[in-house]
Amino acid sequence: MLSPIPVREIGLKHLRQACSSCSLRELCLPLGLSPDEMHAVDALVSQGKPIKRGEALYRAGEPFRSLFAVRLGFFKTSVVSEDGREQVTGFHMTGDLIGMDAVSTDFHTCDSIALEDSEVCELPFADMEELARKIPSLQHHFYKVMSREIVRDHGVMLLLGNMKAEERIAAFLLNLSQRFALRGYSSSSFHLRMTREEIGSYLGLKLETVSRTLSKFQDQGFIKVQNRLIELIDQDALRHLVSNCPG
Amino acid sequence: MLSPIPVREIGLKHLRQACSSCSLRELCLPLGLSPDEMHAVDALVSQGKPIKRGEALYRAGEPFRSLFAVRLGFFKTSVVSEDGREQVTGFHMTGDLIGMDAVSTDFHTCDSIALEDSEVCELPFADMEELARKIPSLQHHFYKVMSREIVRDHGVMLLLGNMKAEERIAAFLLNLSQRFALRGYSSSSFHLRMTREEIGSYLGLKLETVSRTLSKFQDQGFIKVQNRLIELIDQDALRHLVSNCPG
DNA sequence: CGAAAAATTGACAGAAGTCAACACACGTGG
DNA sequence: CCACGTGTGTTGACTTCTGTCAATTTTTCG
Repeated sequence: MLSPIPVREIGLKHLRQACSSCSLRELCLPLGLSPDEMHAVDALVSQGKPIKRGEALYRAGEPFRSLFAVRLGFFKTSVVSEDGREQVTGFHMTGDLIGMDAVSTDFHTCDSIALEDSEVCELPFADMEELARKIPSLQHHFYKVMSREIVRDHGVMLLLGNMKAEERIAAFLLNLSQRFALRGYSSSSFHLRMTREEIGSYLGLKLETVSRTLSKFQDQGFIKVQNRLIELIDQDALRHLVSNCPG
Repeated sequence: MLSPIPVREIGLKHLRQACSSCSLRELCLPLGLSPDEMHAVDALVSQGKPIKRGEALYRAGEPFRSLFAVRLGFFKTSVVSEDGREQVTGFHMTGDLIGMDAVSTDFHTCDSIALEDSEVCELPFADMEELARKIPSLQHHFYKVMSREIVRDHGVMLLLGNMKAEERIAAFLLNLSQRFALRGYSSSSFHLRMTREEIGSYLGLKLETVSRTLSKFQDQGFIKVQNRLIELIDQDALRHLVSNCPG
């Protein structure tokens, strides 16, 4: 089947080994850093900055200084065209690294908004770059993380370019499910942090279509919807939807 | 107006100063490298490998060793889902750097096909990474190039998620025009290297829709179409189309 | 508790996809 | 060099999906 929107997370397989307060620890653990190197990384990283629900972590046009690792919470990132159309480019949860688009111009190119009360670690990029020169695996890791973001975006392009509404929604739910599972949460029952409109913006659909499709899935017995609480009843049915588009 | 699909090119503003045989020169010139550093970079780079029209530079699943700089010609990159749907993720011309998606997994994640007889320079990534550790500006440059790819992809997501057929085609034509102009070619008259189907795949449209829309633009006097030869008659009209979507 | 935001649902309209027929162009080989 | 065949492009008629508009309900939060 079509892998539903590649996962972009950072330490990924290692997230569950989370040991310290900062998600940077997860970022570095799998790198096999020495204690000294770990300290060097830690020293650069702020220890958790709270962002309230609805607040912006950064906005398009602001000067870029740092990447951010989501330590806790949930974010959306979105670009807005000059004529005012918004496109949600991603949803980000614990362990995700965001802001990499800004490296290209030294200005942020999208808005990053907390969808629930959250906490982030700040990674001053210039410092990280310098440190990366001394720690090859760190340098490589950053290349990988950015590359993973590119791969993920290609997955979204595939979704937007080729799938119809039902397939998009199914892929979206499966992707969320998978990402929650990676973090040790239930993969079959979770809370959507975003509105139907934000889902629609991400998937290239109108909010009514999102709502209708969720209702339809519920009628078919694939899922149970209670406002933002989603329960996946028949994941295989969803998977079948995604992989089976009579192209 | 909505910037029509961000440009991803490399040295870009500097392409016209092209001085040597290899597009890597352009890549490095703007970095202010010393002659020694330039030599170090040049030493890593193969001096031009020809790829015939229709041939693959690499294919999804192949192990990753190198990035490629297009020295001459035209490529498309595309991902294919497991159920066989193809999504063209980009068109690449002289000076573009491709293959960055592969860094994430050490395997290529997309196919790269030459749409005309082409020539590429090969950049062994491990070597470049090592050199980047010694030349900070080179390291930073690679981060920038990858970031630019992310920004470009976000632009495509905006296009796929928010625009209708006419807007997509208009944005596409303007983007091509701009990229040809950057390379010193005519911005008002150019040859499409790709089929209607490939354009459609990139823009999330069917080939019939592409064809129809081009015909319509011609009827309206915006462009002149002669098979793959495109002449932009009224760029402002196209720009107006892109920026003016009654959202 | 009440106002504002979010979600659901229905009826209808419009854009793009599908299917099909045909025209054209290119390049391959006679 | 021309002829032919395949791949590419155009156009029309029709269908389908999603968007639009609107009314109503539900939820959230001050």
